[in-house]
Amino acid sequence: MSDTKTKRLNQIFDATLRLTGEVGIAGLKMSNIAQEASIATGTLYIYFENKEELLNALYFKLQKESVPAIINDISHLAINIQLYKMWKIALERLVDNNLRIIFLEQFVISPYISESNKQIDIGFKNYLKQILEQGKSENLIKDANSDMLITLIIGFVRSFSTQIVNDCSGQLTEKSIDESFSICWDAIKK
Amino acid sequence: MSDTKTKRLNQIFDATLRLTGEVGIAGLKMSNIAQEASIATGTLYIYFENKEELLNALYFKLQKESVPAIINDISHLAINIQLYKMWKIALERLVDNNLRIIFLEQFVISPYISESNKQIDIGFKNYLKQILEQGKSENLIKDANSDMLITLIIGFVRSFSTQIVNDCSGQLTEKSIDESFSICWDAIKK
DNA sequence: TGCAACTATGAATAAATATTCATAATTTTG
DNA sequence: CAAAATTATGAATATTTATTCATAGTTGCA
Repeated sequence: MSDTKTKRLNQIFDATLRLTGEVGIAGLKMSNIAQEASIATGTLYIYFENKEELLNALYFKLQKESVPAIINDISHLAINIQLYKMWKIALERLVDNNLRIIFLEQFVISPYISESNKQIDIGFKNYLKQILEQGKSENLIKDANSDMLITLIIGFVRSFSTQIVNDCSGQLTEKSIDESFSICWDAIKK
Repeated sequence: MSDTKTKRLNQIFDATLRLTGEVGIAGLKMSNIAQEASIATGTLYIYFENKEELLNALYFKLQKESVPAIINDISHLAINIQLYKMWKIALERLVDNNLRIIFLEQFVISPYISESNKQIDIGFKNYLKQILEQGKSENLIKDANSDMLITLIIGFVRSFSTQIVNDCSGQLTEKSIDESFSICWDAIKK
């Protein structure tokens, strides 16, 4: 893919994410996306067949970039270190661009999502589950239902990042990463 | 308000919530809402000026029914009991109708929300904050940032209820309420 | 029962929004 | 540099969806 094309696509994707944060997927109009991306409406149709395809392409891209997809192998590390690393990366990425979550959560139950995109959900969950199961077998993690623990972790990381983003003075510092992880760890440790 | 009218309104609101769960606020069409509620499209306009008003009325109703609005005074109880009671009620209501959350979360950033409805957010947060601050002063709660703790609690209760609902075999039992609360309590207790 | 007031219907119309396309600008190629 | 190829434009058109309204059914009341 040519450099210009990649750049243009990102311009469109960024605009779409920003707008989703303002008006939700319900409020997305092709004309607004174009305006936000500083291009003409017609230009959108050079890059995408239609609105549905644009949104599905963005969804696919965000899934491809999800944390498990990009993290290096950490399976040799201690469980709590593995979790800490994931925690940190997830927080950093979400705070860097919290709009991802808004888009992803809304898109999966929107009328736009394609059948093939319904299938892919790389996400945290499977990856986390493995780690937690291992942790349980090593007697480091509470013997509670894994799905419940995963739920706790994901719920917390999402709402914590949202809070950081919404709080004007909010900054993600080493301290707040550590403090939040420590709370999370207290919740799940044996 | 006459009995018939109340019934009809609930019929419309229920249909809207169900549809929101399927297609999000982005996919809501007046014709579909009518169909889902088993009435004619035109009938919707007897009860509501337009789509925007319908959605805002639903939002207002859900806010009015939020946990802090309905819970009896529990301020005389011990902190962990207060929290447990709120936890239980919140879970029960969300599991009973998890669609509330989907609707509320999407609606607040939709193009439909009115200025006056932007103001009301009875929600958990203020109520929880009071309780937590008291708990800190009594040395029962971690001395972490209150907003962070609130975020943890809300994030967990939301995603836990979503999980219960999505898991076909999922049932909210006394055991799972207690188990989930205990995890949460471990996270925030001193 | 018959009349008035209220409620419901859904096809017709209006409004909003997606998409196209003739034209123009820009970039690439020889 | 000129021609060809590519990319961009935004007003015009097509499509979707909200809203209206003439008509019909229902309910309550004398």
